[in-house]
Amino acid sequence: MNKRTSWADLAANSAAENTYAGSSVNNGILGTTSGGASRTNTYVPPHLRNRPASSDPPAPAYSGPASSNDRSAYGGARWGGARNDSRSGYGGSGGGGGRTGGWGGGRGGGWDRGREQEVNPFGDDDNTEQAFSEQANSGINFDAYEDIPVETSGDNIPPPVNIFAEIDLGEALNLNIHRCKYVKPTPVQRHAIPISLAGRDLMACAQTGSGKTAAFCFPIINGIMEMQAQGVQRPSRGARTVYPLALILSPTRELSMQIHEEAKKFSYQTGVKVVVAYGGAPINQQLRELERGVDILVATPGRLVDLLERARVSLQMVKYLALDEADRMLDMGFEPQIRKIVEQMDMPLPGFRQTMLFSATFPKEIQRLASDFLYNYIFLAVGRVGSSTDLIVQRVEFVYDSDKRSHLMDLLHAQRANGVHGKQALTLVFVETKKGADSLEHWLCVNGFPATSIHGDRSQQEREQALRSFKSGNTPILVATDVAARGLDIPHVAHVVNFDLPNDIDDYVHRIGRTGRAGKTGLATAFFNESNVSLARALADLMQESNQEVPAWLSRYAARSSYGGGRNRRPGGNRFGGRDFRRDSSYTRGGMDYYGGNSTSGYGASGGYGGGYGPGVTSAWD
DNA sequence: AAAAAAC
Repeated sequence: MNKRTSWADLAANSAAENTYAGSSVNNGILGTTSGGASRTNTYVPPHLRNRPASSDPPAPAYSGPASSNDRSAYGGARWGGARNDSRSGYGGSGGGGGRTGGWGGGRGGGWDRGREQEVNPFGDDDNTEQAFSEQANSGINFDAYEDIPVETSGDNIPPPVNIFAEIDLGEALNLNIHRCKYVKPTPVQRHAIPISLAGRDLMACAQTGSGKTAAFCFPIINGIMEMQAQGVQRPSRGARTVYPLALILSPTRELSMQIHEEAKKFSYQTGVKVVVAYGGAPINQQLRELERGVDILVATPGRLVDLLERARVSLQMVKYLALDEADRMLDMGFEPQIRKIVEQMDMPLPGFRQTMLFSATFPKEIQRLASDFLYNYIFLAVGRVGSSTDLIVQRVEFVYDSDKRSHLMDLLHAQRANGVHGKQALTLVFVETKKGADSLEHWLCVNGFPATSIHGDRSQQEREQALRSFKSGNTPILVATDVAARGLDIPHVAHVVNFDLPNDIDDYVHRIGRTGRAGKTGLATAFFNESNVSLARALADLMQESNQEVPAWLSRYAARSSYGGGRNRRPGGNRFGGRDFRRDSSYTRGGMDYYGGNSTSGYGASGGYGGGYGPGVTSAWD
């Protein structure tokens, strides 16, 4: 099938789909002004939908850092001093001077030379049609994503698109999208990409496995291509310092590697250079890669701080900042490092860069912290509570600690009997501690189960080897700590076992999200005992909302447990993956009204469960 | 209390 045909088909499909788009985004439930003037009740033919309301020319090209980059009527104030915001501290810094300094003519440094050597990340030089046919990227079950609720809030929200062709991402990027077999944007992509292209900051809450990486990569790559077409030039002082235009941070090394791999595919032959930097690996090779030129830097925080302190990287030219798993990046362990990178180095201030935060979960107190990094942002929540849980069958079994191993063995035996394609289905087993991971792995191997493990005490080489071996099916059982809980896209994980349950329901959501990816189904089994009572209620609520069978004994634990102080709460009634904390009645923002003043049906401050909870409610699921 | 993240 050639591109023309498939896009034509998509256009036809999307016309039908538009009913859904209109109702979910624009109905009164949300109580938000979405979509601006074009979102009215009047019928608009499909080919005219989602256009800027005015008669402005469509999607002007990048016009330089000192001028407006608005793709439509929906952009806010942009980089380079266009903002008319009155907060202090924004005097002339961060590009307010416009076309002075480093923004002359000429090309970005160094990459043209290396460009000829660019490795084809599709692993198939001549036949792009066949590339990826066996990969997880193909065959996304989009039907599973239909009818997903979407909540947007914020000021002047760009309308979603229905097909990639509706957005001008450029020929090279479109070709890569085609090569990746992405035929139709996922819900988060439909909404997030127009928001990003309009230059807006974004806080996005979307299901695990729903295509978040592409959602922030496409606009970044597109934006950098336009900057390069305009002849962006980086400072030349400090010969060994490099100046990335985009920074993507993630909480684990393997996730950074994965994002790097994805971003390389998306940016193939676009002239946009992606480099990854993370700890546990020799820094010299990473330094050499950086010296060959970098537009998008993907990194874990520790290694990046190291590079910044060595002055090998400067963030002065960063125009795009993306935090993947943003709630994790801002939790207690990470927040100081992230603040240092974002606020205490030479990164442009909010409003002078574009900031995008993505996660499947977004507790409210984390949203509050995150808002420091954002300028007049749009909040986007896509999908049901509990991520892709309609696609994941969740089971909870009462298992004493002393019985866990034999119980796991029973599960694995049963699965082996069901083995598909002669190979054992991939099973990911989460445990609480690194020692626990080692000993369970050893025990499984001794008992004839091909297992490996991944956790923070293993060398980076061992970690990467373990992941490869698991993915390939060589060792179809992977025992893991929470290092593997978030973001990792491992195709064909049929079963996630919570051998030890986490203490936080959000961690549970991320863990089970390792299966049921890309619209496929999956199974998640949890071993529950007295040491997990604090999770009982949140777990029961989550399961109930995702139409799972809740064992009566679990409901009894749930009824008994009180919600005093923990953050494991998440009342029912909210079909969305999260809520904008700015809509809380407790949160007042000094007179700014982001929401058009109307908040309706079911999303009022009192909520369905309002009375049942004490002060200090913290989860975005509220 | 544990996990992750630099050397």
